[in-house]
Amino acid sequence: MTDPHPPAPTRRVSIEDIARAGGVSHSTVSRALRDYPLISAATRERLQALAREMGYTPNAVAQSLQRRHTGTIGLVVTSISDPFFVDVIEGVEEVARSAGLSIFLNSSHNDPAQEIAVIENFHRRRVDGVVAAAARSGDRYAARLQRINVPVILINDQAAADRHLFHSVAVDDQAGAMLAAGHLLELGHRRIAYLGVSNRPKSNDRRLAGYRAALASAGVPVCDELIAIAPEELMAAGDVAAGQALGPRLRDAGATAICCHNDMVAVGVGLTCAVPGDVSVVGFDDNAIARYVTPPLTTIAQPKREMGRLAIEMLLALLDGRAVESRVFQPTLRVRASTAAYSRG
Amino acid sequence: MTDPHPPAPTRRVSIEDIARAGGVSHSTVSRALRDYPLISAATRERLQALAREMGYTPNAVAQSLQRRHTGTIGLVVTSISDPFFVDVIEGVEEVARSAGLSIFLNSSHNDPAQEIAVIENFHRRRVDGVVAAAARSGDRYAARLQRINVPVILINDQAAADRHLFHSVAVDDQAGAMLAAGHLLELGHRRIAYLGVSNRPKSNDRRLAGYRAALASAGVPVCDELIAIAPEELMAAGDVAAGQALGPRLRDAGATAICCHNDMVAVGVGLTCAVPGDVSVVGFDDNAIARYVTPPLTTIAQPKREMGRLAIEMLLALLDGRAVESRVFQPTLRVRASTAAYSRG
DNA sequence: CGCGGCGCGGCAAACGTGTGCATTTACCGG
DNA sequence: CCGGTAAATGCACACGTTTGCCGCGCCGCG
Repeated sequence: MTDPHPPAPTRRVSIEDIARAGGVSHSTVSRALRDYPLISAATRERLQALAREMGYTPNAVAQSLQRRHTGTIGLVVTSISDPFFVDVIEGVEEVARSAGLSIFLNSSHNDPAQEIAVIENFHRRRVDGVVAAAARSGDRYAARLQRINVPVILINDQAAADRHLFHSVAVDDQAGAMLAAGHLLELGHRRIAYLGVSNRPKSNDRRLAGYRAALASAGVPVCDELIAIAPEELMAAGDVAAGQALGPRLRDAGATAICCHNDMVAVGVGLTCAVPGDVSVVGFDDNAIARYVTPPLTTIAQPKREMGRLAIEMLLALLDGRAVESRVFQPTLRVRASTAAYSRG
Repeated sequence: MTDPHPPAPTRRVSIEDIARAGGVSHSTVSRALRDYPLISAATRERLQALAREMGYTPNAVAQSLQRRHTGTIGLVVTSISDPFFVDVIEGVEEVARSAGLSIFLNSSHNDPAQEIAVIENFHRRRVDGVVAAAARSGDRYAARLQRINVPVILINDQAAADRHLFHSVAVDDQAGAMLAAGHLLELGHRRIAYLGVSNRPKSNDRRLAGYRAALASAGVPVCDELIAIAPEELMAAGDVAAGQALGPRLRDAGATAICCHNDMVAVGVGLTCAVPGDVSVVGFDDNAIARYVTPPLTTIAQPKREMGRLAIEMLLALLDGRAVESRVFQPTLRVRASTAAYSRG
């Protein structure tokens, strides 16, 4: 692998240059710029002024080499265009910047090869920590993450098994699904369907479990024909397509309401079914789009931005040597217009 | 500014360690790992194997210090949650990764202070180049960007004046607006309004100009009461709110169709007006949401992802010493269901 | 047998910064 | 005037790589 990029043309000004111009050693300049207490106020002022007028900008890579950390963190998501992640990213970016951390952003597209490439890259770059909102379950993945030997925060990880291995912030999927199903039960629905996805198996399982629990505790039997999980080949076309394809099928099977794994599949069923006329629909996530579709989507809201913020705050704590505890957020029901009371007929 | 992070606990394995274990000098290891031709095949194999089993991962920050570049680029957008940018970011990320570049992502929120902080940060980190999808017009901003002395690519820059100063990829705003207005004229509309924004003044001006040109060339007079630009204080609530507030006003002023500055304001008017019953609406950008609202939005599509890709490709060319030319893309009309033929009454 | 050349690998400097320790300077009290 | 101490600064090494240059063997050829 030869190197395609020639060195930058002009040399930039270093503390060495300032030292020469100021008639001192570079150590003195370093200390003066960092407000080291033992430097006399006079020379400190003088050197800082000199640095300013010479247009000095510290070289973060040299600093990173000497201090043994970089002030960077790696952020990996499955897809940047997934509306769930953009809010998370915003939260992360917000507190990262205010803490002086820079973030390397990468997406993995649920592709194992890319996932390990990303981790490898973070390792090479010597990030101080990583937050992963794309955690595949698994042995090899977890092992890689371990090897780089920095704090890791998982967001809504798909691997329950890793929960005790890494720190995490997550939403309570099961409680969320219970909220959704409970809302529909309260509206008088009895034939309530679940429409899930196959490419986020863990969250899907947990939400399905919540759905089952809600029905059970209301004494409503769950029928297998009212549970549809979009298979991999359908998922390839996207969440919306999955909803479009499977929504009508559930309706025809007699469902009067559908709990969807997320907002995008809910939008999909809205595209092919009369909502809430034929079926009531509740989504999950409360993405921006939920407010703007017609009818506005009843959904389960996760505090996405807050979760991003907390992830970084936990990372900061860990870097500071403080202990942290994983946290699971309680989602909330957001009632809009895609659900209506059951009326027979 | 004292340093909050203690050094990482365990020292990682360096080429020095491998050298010791292999009984050679660290230079030999370095050359062996980089497939330097003058190293004998035997020792090269041996050392590479050794490195592998010792779990060696090259330290990119040390490499960056020595080679005079970092293999990183800075990407700055106004807001990560703006759907326009997420596609751009995806395009950028896609080719950056395949070229082995890592990206620092930052958002500026249209805040001058944050903008310069971001540029400053890129400078400190010694990025090899920056792509800015948040270019404020302006003297001071351009100057800062110049000072860091690396290639800069602007995406849809808001500062026409900078076009010759930096390289850029942009969409032809005026042509896009002409497409939009032309489409409405063809549908028989005559009282066509323009609904713009004040916080992206340049693109707004260019789109407004396109709108005017289309009407003029069709011999339709433009009425001032059919041109509304959402003021700053309204913009603070977001594009959708601006559309919600101003859409009804334009309708009441007699507009039968509205050219919107972008999709989100179009969505806003859809929320408060009967579309396309009372007014036909065309958006701009073709964000994902345009396909899912009711009715699906007729809009002007920009090749966002492609623009992101091209920006990085131009950067790569520049870093390679090749010359590049700025490029302006032609947008295309995407007809969906928010526009209908004019019918009197 | 000697010498030149070549293949292989080591030495050392460099990238820019931080920092422990030694050294200088200044000051002060006796 | 001298010794001592504290304040201010310089020296030198370290962080982990890359790379120009040199040296050492070995081999072949005259």
